[in-house]
Amino acid sequence: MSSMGTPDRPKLAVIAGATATGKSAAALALAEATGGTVINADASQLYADLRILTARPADEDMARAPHRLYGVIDGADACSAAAWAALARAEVDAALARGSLPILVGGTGLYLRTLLDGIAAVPAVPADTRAEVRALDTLAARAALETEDPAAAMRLHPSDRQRTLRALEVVRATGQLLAEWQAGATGGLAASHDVRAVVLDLDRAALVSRCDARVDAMLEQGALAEVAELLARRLPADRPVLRAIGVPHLAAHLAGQITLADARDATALDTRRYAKRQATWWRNQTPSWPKVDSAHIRMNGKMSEYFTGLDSISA
RNA sequence: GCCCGGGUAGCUCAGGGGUAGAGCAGGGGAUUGAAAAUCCCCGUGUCGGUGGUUCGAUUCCGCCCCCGGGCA
Repeated sequence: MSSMGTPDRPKLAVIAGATATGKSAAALALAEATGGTVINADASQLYADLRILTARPADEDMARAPHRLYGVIDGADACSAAAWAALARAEVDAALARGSLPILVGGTGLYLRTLLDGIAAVPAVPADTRAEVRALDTLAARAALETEDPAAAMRLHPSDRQRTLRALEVVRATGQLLAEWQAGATGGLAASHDVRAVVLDLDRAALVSRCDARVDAMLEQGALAEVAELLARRLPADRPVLRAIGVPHLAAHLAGQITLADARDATALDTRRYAKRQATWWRNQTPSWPKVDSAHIRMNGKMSEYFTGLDSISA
């Protein structure tokens, strides 16, 4: 992670961390200080339909420095780790070509891992195969996996519907086991770039109150109308945008099933749990990424001091 | 003041003479093309206080305190 061993590789900044830790502001500060380009690494912020509910940076902030991959995917479509990584890679290249520091910011650990370390080159699964597999209930999918890919069934928990379906669609679509595909990962930038990553950290109590405050702010800004508009599109139920935090509970409220207060509380709770899962990811999956105290950064505003040497790009 | 209920985990409560258990909250973990997803694991707390009965009390009895409700 030091610049000393890799003086001539293109530099890449990564700002990770749980939701509501202040990543966007930190990224903007770094971009302004270095002439860098902010690139979104947050799965939900990709979707055009949810500007408010996904806490996408405000237009004024996005105008202060180049921002990429925010709201670029229609809610009718589903992104994926590999698809995002391809988009991000193109943005990284484009920024570097302009002599602008790429600053990846986001809370989706799997996306960042895919971009930096690569991913198995599994071919796209045909839509009909995917639909057929997803139509199965969890028990049936599990039973099918046990005969079609027993090894996968053995390492997956029977209730883990999502991974069960994935393993199943891959054998059916490719005739090869998922584990065989996953034996190799390709396309990672870590080997060719000088990656400087940091995890923004915030103590639990502060994080909780920021999460809660943010949910209230979203409601004030019109999150309910945003969800109503999204629902009016009547998208297929498996679209990722429909499970962004807040959508299910606000939809339940719009359907008259729960009060707004309950929807608000449930959304805040989901946000807190999400932050906890993210913290687990950074703690265990990227142990070498230094943690920096978010409160400290907000106080002195100097993001670049954590990325010494990043203002000079070697393209 | 009197009469009924209650006082048990952060919250809501169950239980019952051999020092206690659920849900929720909370914590830990996994994570390879839906990841803001999907999934796994984790329950010791003066059982309100204090005396007594008992080999043994959170459980039974007395008194006291607190919270509901009712009657004055």
